[in-house]
Amino acid sequence: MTINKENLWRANFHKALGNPVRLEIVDFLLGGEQCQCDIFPRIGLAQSTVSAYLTQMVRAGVLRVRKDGVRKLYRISDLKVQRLIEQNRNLAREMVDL
Amino acid sequence: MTINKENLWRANFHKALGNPVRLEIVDFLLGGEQCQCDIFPRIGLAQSTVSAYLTQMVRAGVLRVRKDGVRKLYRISDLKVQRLIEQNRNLAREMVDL
DNA sequence: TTTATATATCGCAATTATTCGATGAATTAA
DNA sequence: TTAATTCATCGAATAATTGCGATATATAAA
Repeated sequence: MTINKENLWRANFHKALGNPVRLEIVDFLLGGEQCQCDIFPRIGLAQSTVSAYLTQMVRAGVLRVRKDGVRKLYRISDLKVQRLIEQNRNLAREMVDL
Repeated sequence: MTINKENLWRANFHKALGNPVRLEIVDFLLGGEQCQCDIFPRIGLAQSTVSAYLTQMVRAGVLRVRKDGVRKLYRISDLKVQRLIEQNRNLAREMVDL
């Protein structure tokens, strides 16, 4: 069983997006950079939970952080990631019959 | 917390790809349609495990099956899915060892 | 019909994910 | 300095995932 470093990265990336709450966060960030303090009330889960999710997505390469005083601003890490997210979203729109 | 049907589909799709063994299977299928009997020895996990993984990926819209006698032939469900898989793989190539 | 092959499903144990509240640390405001 | 804000981390409870072997089912071959 060839479990190389690349496939671990890929799996981890998909795992980070494999949760509806984290997708909600990601969708919010498609609208632009936001601080954790604005993200977690919007999401409606505990601050500790959202904090851990954001950290996970940063480690997975989905998001990027920068500090701004006490706050931490999160955004989609880059354009390729954004495109991948949007393609998946479009796929879902096609597949789900409303 | 707005957990709509679309985001559940998206999460499920990513979840299906969020595992290095399942990515191994998917990579094998990028080379063309294969039956389960050829997939599971290549992967090196139990037949029951691979069977469940394949079913999961079909339900998630990643794969497609068709019957051929006793066998079941699996392939990547469509071109959009294939492109998404390849983009993620290219991303990993860039990100790993940098 | 009996046997062999291909796949599905069940129950189980081990690991990982989800989510919380409590608390800690850092920074800014009063 | 004290108080308030923002974020991280810990421990705990519950749920989900991972992977196996055993077994069931369906089809094909003998």
